[in-house]
Amino acid sequence: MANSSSGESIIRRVVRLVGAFDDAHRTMSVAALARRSGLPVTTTYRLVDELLGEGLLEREPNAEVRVGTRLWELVSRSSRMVGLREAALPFMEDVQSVVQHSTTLGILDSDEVLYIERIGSRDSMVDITKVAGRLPVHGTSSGLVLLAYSPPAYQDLFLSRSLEKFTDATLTEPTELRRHLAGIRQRGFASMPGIIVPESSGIAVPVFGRANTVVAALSVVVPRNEENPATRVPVLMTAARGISRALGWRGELKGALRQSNGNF
Amino acid sequence: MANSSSGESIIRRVVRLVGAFDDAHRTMSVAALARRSGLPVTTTYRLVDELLGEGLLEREPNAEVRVGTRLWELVSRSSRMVGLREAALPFMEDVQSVVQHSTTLGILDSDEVLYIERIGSRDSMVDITKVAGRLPVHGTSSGLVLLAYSPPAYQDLFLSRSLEKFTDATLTEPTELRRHLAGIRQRGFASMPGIIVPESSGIAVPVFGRANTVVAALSVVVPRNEENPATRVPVLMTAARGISRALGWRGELKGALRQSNGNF
DNA sequence: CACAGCGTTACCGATGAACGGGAATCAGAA
DNA sequence: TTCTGATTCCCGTTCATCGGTAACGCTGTG
Repeated sequence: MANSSSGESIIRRVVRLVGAFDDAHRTMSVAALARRSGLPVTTTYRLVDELLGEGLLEREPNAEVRVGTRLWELVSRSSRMVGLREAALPFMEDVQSVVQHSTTLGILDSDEVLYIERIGSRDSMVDITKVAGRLPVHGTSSGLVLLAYSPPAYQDLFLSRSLEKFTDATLTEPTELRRHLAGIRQRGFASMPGIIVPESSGIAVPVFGRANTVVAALSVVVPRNEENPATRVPVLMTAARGISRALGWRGELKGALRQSNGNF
Repeated sequence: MANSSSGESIIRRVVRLVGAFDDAHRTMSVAALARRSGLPVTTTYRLVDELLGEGLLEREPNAEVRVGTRLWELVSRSSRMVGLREAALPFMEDVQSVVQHSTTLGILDSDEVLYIERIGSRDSMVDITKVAGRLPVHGTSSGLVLLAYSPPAYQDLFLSRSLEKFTDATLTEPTELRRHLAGIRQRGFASMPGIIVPESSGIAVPVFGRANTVVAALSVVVPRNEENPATRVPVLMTAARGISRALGWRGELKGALRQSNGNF
């Protein structure tokens, strides 16, 4: 693909370029961009020029570049995330005003939990989630909820892999995990203390979409030493039902509702 | 640019493709995408394949395509918008809980107001703004606030163009507009009834960034027949100050603070 | 002042990926 | 079955892409 000696298509290179920006590197010089993306300098300049022309990148007053407004606009006009975010936000604010720690909304994407919204104290010590950040499925209560309501075939596939043990409390044994997943489906929530960092504890519940499938997980993170985490569950449950209804959910038609990843 | 007979670069074509999606067309068949984007069918299939490979587009169960998760993720990790949005949201919720109609946050982008956040009733009759939607500067109170605090050179340039008259109340005369802009700077807010649609009235105040420049406008839209719109101003003002402070604003150092579009 | 280091712009020849028309295949509707 | 539309496959042409090299401009330093 493409005339490149490295054999990469333009599109992949553009992804490399945009991907070189992150929270800690929101702007940089073109040369720095070339280094971070690993592309030849000349090539980087040529591509950046084009991207600037389209507004996908923008030039700062100090000549550095950053991700452009137009790119944000393109995505925000059509992405699947947007509807979910908009439906969820008011309810998340409600939860946040009661729980006070940190409230997140996550979906399942390529075997990880992708957090699409988070509110709470900016640098909460007990919460390592970020918007657009990813965490492993078996290391988060959100992930376990999403997994619990996934199609059995997907669960089998996932559990067949070897899983990293983050803390003493992390579950990695397939059979043990299966038992937990069953428990989550039965109770309707997951409460997992210290499975990724010892100090924090997550409680998560499922959010349903139009097709009665699970499309996201709503979760709060609290310090592990909190008296009784389960007292948080009712708040989360009602909020999750509110979000589900805003997404077009018609109430549980009874019966186990599996699979996620569908439309909503 | 690219081997195309139409003489367009790949990047531009990708923008055309992604831009073909909007709120009303979140998914479509590849052939439909080719029609909407105006690209040759074969070319569209080839590009879509590549984009699918990168995760920038995704395939629906019914074989249609939509904007992909990965694209959202790339943008949300680095865009300038994100910080602004996160800082503003809590305060916007506060305003919304009091004013009840519809609260928006807009920035100035290529001679238009780009709304980067909006909360309120989903299909409010009196408000035509959408997230990632655009409206003309002189047709919105947000736009006039942003213009009022822009560098004089930019104001001159803007006012030298001929402006569309949307309603009887729309201001299009340069001198008249200048007088209004001065009034906005003096009072610290804009209240413009029916300048884009007759039924609604907007009230907007500036949001300041770290460099003491105006980076956004916070606004509420209310029905025009409301008794006294100016009673909304204090609520907006305090919220805007809160947002500004969250952005690193250090309080007004006195004196007129002009120009926007800087970092924040 | 000369020098070094870095970011940026300009030039250019070879090459092979991109291009897109056309035809075949497939799926669903009439 | 036939028709309509979406999708995939094929293939020869061609020109945009690629990236090395070199020059330019700026800043700080010995």
